[in-house]
Amino acid sequence: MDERKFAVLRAIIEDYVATQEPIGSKSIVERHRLKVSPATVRNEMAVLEDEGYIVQPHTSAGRIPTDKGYRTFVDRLNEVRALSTAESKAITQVLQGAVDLDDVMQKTVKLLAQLTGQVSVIQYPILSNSVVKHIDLIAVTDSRIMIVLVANSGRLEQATVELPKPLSLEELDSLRLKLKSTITDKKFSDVSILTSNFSKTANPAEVKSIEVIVEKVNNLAMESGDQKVMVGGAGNLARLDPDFSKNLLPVLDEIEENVVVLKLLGEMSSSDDIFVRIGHENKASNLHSASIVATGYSSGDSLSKLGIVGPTRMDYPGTMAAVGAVARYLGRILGNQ
Amino acid sequence: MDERKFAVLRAIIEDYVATQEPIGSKSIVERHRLKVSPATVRNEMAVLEDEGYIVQPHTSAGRIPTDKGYRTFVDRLNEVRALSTAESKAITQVLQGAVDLDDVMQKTVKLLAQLTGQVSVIQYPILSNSVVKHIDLIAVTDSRIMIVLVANSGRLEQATVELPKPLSLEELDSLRLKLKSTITDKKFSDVSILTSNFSKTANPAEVKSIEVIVEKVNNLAMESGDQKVMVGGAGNLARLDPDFSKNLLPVLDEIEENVVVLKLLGEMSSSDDIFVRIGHENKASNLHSASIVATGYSSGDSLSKLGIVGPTRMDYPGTMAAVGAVARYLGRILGNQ
DNA sequence: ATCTAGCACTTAGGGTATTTGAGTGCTAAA
DNA sequence: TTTAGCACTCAAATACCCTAAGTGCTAGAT
Repeated sequence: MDERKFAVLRAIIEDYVATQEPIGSKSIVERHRLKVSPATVRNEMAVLEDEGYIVQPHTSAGRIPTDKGYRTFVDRLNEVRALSTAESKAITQVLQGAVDLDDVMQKTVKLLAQLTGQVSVIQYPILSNSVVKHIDLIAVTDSRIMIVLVANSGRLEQATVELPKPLSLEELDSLRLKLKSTITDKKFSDVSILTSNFSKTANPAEVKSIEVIVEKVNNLAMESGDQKVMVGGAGNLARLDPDFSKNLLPVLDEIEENVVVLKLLGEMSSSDDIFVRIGHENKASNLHSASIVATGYSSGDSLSKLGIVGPTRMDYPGTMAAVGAVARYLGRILGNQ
Repeated sequence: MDERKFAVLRAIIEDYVATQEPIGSKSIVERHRLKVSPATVRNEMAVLEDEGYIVQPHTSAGRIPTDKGYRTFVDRLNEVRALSTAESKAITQVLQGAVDLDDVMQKTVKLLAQLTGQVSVIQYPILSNSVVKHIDLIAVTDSRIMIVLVANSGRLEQATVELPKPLSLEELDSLRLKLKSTITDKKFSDVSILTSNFSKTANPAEVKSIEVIVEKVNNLAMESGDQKVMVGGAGNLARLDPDFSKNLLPVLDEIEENVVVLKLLGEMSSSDDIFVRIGHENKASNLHSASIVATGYSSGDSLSKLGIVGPTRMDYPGTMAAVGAVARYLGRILGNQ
């Protein structure tokens, strides 16, 4: 695409994002100091429309960008805008004050929502690459055991299991010590292999109960790690769009189905680039009028995702900058812990 | 208020909640089989308006209920409607499948939102009346300690503290054992007294560090217990009201400020009645067009709150029934654990 | 060959006038 | 005390016109 045509496309996108109204040829030359006449711009626009970058809502209206238009615009953004110093200051200040992991997550999700004015989503740090720092088995009743796993990242997982047959406290303690010495300082992803032959050496009467516990520990280590997300700034969605209930309501519904969001974040490639999925590029049809901007963040040695969801008509450069910055700072904070 | 006047008020409320439009005298006699003519109803309505139970949006329109109208209506509901068997079945089935506390909370909040079609809010079980089941101190680094507290209700609290001076592992373990024997099976609310003279008997070089840890344990036991809430069904708010952004957006904002919600739930008296606060009865001005229906639920031996927030125009009998039922079932589930 | 000025054409949205109908309050009779 | 009847009110729907923004195309200018 030639230089001038792209300038026109960019102008349309920028103005449309700002005003939320179709953009005409005249206003473009005025507001962007192009050195050509409206008529010339009109010609360019006709071509851009032919090629599917923009559309007219009706014959006598200006143009608005299509998903394809946004896509090429985003692809041409070679460098991400830097945040203002005020913004970066805000980020560090807010995140600095957090005490535990829940708190960090909550503050981050709120921050991201405020910074971008969109709905923000953050995935809890995944465990599989983390290292087991501590394990505990606590008898709640004599046949009900609570399992606690702590990761080096500070994350904590718990679950309770019902035993088929009660275990004596001694037996439980011996199992705890055995588990502890086996998996402490090992990766979560290796837990399952390390504990595979646990039940063989046990007292036959207690094999069943031990198996139940070990299986649950494995589950905790494998699955539940990346199952948790936090959402913030849902109100923003309504603020963005006057006739919100028609356009963006499905988006909110979709977000409340955490599962879908998780799948979505998971699909985004795992490098630390910033990923943008625009409108119909999303598989879930509820999200056809929404865009997602997400990236990975590292916590110690594991990598998780965070990002925002909003209408396709959004300030991509600004949003991408904010998402990137928050991910970076969050990584720094979590790394320190 | 005489019987027939109340019947008119009820008719107006029921119809208005259903249709969302001002209710006229004619439609009342039609839909509610009153044995009087529209003219008579009109007279009653004039009186009801004089007394502030209903208003006219404009001269030639029907009437809509005021906060006062809803209030007397609710006060006269002597018995709470029972849930359909399908509904109660749904409740048990959903809650049955939950594994840990987070899961229970999440499922409950979602359930309540679906059942009532409103935004639901649930407070985590408060700790102060619970009993300490387990305590652990885990060295993340040599000067960073993670504290884990487990309650008999299955709830788990964590925090990390930075020590002014590293503790040896032996010292840490001795502190752990001492703490454990002191507070296990004691109430959370008593922890602070029980640990008050801990630092006195310690090795002077380590007093500071021990004090830091003990203080944090006290904090965990006292404060953070009732600080956590979960919100669900935010999308419902938008579905309820076509011009949502004007009326209910402040409500969403208010809800995202968890603190406010907590205060609100806290204000509601602590018995297990169902409390209703209508429109201007709420202190927060953002909630002047919203109502809150809440009640307490018991988890083991502690009492917390749950409820919903929605527009004043809501189905109070149905909502109150749902809130009450969910609270009851939730108590049962948590009690079993 | 490309750009631009001019112009006829299209159309959503804003304004105004008119109509409609649901609902009221009042009066007088049952 | 209730009800039927009736004149009155006013929001909302409908119809209509007009404006303004924007377009595409053509013919001339660069």
